[in-house]
Amino acid sequence: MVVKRRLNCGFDFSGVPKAPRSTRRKVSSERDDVDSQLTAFDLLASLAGKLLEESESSSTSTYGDSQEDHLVVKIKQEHELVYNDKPCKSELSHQGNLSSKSPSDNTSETCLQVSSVENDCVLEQTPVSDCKIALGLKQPLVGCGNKKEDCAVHVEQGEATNGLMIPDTISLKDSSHESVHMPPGKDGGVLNGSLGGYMNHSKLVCSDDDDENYCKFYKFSDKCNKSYRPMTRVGHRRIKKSKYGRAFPRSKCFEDTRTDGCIKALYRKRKLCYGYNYNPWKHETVHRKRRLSDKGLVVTSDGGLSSESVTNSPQKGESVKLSIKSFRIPELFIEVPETATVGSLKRTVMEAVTALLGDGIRIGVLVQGKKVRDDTNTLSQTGLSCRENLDNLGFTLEPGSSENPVLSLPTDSTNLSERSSASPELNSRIPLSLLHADHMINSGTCVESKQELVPYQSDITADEQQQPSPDSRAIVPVPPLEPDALAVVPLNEKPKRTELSQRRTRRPFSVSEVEALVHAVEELGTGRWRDVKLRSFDDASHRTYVDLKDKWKTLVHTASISPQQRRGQPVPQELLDRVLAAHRYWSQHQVKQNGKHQAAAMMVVESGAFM
DNA sequence: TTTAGGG
DNA sequence: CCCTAAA
Repeated sequence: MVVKRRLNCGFDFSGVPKAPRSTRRKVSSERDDVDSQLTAFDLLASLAGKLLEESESSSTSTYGDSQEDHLVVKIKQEHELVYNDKPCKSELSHQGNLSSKSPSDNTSETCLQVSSVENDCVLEQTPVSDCKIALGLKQPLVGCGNKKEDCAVHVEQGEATNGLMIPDTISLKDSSHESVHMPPGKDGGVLNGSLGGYMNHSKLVCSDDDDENYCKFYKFSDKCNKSYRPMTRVGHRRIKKSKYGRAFPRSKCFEDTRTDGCIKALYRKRKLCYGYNYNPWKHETVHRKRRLSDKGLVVTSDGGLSSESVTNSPQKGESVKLSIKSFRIPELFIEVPETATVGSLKRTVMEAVTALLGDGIRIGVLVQGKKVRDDTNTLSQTGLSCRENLDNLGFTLEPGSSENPVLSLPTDSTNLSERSSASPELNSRIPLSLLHADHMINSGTCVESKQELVPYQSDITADEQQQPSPDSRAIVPVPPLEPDALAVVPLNEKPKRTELSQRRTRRPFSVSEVEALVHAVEELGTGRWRDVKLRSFDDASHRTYVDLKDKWKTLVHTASISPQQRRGQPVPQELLDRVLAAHRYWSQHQVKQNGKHQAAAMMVVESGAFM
């Protein structure tokens, strides 16, 4: 599964003179994200090679254990790609027992079970600008009583809209076997309830007729994919990459994706599928076998697995059959005031999902509930084989960035005024809670009592915190970037998504980020933003080096003005002092750029300002 | 792509 | 944050 890395992302810089980068070293922190992601997807694709009849690794049980102490509304999405001739929505709407079952495996965490059924996709003709990620919430909130455990929400794809829905669940198997994905110990539960009606339907990824395209869907492009945006290459054409480092795939990105067949390969018009493969009467399913390039792996998309498919499996070793019932999205957190309406909650959920998808996603693999980080191991080494119990296998959708999107929902004026006296403008754009993000995070009780908002720390974050930067030479310990509590995706009552070029969501730097930035600049200077990025913000895909540079600029400015003139979340004076000191220092030492760390060290000695 | 600055 | 010239 070696994937070539392409560093220029298709952009030809051959004619562009390279600026001397003598001082730039290949920082070890330039992790193998790319390969990791690639292999992750390759893995996914590979695993999907065949159908597994009993891989009902209940995602809930698989993942629901490690995060019990945490909070909020976790959204678990279970999108099933179903090519069904029945109106999915109506069926879903009859699933009334969601709430009673869903908590079975998540007794200690709030879980919004989100299921969606994709039954139609018309992407090819969708104007880029309208290529929205539309996840329409059609399902009523069920059983959301005092117990948050009883919260269940259904998310379906909006009807025939141009909804570009990235499936967090790619069911590649035929689910004709009822054993599929039932929460353990339950005879139905959410899964049953929400999907049971489809059990007899084949769920598949309707692939493009072109084998190439199909496979490509599973590939991430390389370096330009710091944000883990799934991109593909079609033929020999390379996708034009969006601005490097830009965390948010913008419409542009979708355009790229779309036009290059990435999504298109996955979402086909139902008509097309039906026309050639689907037999509603027999409930037959489309059989699609796809070779994974030269891997020889076969991806079969449904239960109509033919023996042929099996025999086409790789020469050496056994193939692994599995179905991916659902992807778990552990990073979505919803905060809504008690007075929020169900409708607003739905919108919030939609925003959260949209934000996640828009931020680029990557796949996480869980075995035994534990995240598998080593992408180089083979499946068998990881303990996955056709003979092994794949119940332990799970997948997660992770945001491209390391942050945890937190959604707050300003619902009505009453509630707003009750929580803050923020300006109307702010209210209309930025969730109020943003102003109290720190507070809420730190005061679980306060939140807890309110039942909705419970700080959540994903396992991802936990992992990261366990791995402090080894090369950190912080004079002052730099705390690992905490989940950006302030990163809130504004919820607009009327999302203006129609604009071709949407401005990136504003993400105020948290104090910890500022701290990290300051520290990095103290050591690296003000002219090496790329290194700063790599060093301290490599995991924050939404922070580009330009962002860091800009932030530094504003920091310097902020530090230069009187405290009274400052606005926004206050930055500790101590940090501002360091900003000024570092700025002063590096302004004088621009010349000897090569000083690198030496300079930093000297700087401390000379000025004594950075202690 | 990265840096540097203006908008 | 965006946009761009220049490197």
